[in-house]
Amino acid sequence: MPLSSELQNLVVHFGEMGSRWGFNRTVGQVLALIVFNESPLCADDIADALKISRGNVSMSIKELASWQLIRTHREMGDRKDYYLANGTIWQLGQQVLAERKKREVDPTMSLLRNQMMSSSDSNSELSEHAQQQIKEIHDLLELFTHWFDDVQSMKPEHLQALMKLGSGVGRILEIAGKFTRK
Amino acid sequence: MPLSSELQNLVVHFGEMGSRWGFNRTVGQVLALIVFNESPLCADDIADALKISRGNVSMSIKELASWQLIRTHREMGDRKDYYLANGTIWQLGQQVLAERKKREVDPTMSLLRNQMMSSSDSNSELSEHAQQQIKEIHDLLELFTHWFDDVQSMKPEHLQALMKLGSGVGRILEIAGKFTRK
DNA sequence: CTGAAGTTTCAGTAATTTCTGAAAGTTTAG
DNA sequence: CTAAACTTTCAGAAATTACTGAAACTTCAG
Repeated sequence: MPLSSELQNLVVHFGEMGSRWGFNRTVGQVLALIVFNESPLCADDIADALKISRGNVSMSIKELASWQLIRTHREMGDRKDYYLANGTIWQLGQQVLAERKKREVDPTMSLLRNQMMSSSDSNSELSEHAQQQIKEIHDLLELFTHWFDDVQSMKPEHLQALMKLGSGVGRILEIAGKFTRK
Repeated sequence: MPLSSELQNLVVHFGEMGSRWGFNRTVGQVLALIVFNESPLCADDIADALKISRGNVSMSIKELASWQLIRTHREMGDRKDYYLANGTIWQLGQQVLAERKKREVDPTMSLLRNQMMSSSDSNSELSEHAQQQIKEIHDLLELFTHWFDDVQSMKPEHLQALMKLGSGVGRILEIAGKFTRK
């Protein structure tokens, strides 16, 4: 059966955004389909609903699994794999951020660290300015990384509460200063 | 003159990462070149250093300008445009995040809000579960958006201090609870 | 106004990414 | 072990994205 037009809208949108979120159109569409369907879908359901080839479904599923966004469910007495969102929306969001950090931040951190190593003891081909910029990018990414790891380890409800503090966060900081200084 | 091999490395890396950061290879390379050069570069310098066409430089510059990552400097008695990083590394980072939020989050927020509107008064084609998921994605993005706006408005040194609190952020939250509750 | 020095645009081409579908692989009931 | 039911792989085709370079455009000195 074809998708309802409202669901169709969502699926198309997730497809368009897919590439901006780090995967491709089809992967985005498959994700939408799985997230908005309460009951698990099998590969043929997906190929059917999105009018794409069976092979493409397999690739997309593999990609979503590598992001840990879906998990497999098996019915007894049925050989098919059925796919399902791997957790709550909050958990899926966390997962996407974690994966993107791994792909977008970590490689650069590692390159910059190496660069700083190799040009510290001896003299570098790079200008003072370039070395300074490298250090600043590195420090920024390192700060971000530590903060991110902390935040990932917080209980969702605490994190949520913290974010809701909103602009109050500035005031809190002042108070916090009294506890952490010296 | 050709790039030093150390600078070459950085430029190539920024090129590779470019597409993950929301632009393309060449734009990433041009950005690296500009960020690591203290003195402003003209379009020909860039075409020359990266061995790309003049037209491509023009496109890439335009893209970087649209992200507000570079600015133009004009020498007197010289018709050329010279390009320069538009601020500190910290500011460039903020700028990239702001622009990405605009491209990656805002369109979805807006779609989901509309969807929730149109299916609230009358009955929707969507399942209860789908409607619930939509609400949860919407609320998550809204929370993120408010938090992001707050954080963007903080002075860099305050934000930096806050991030440095690191795992202490959990403890701070407990304390904060006493001030904001009721 | 003219033309030299520069920038931008864009049609066509090149490079890259994604998709298909048939073949190969895997699993399991009998 | 066999074959049916299903999944995965991957070479080539299709679609998309990026790049070139020549022509059009802009600016400004004289």
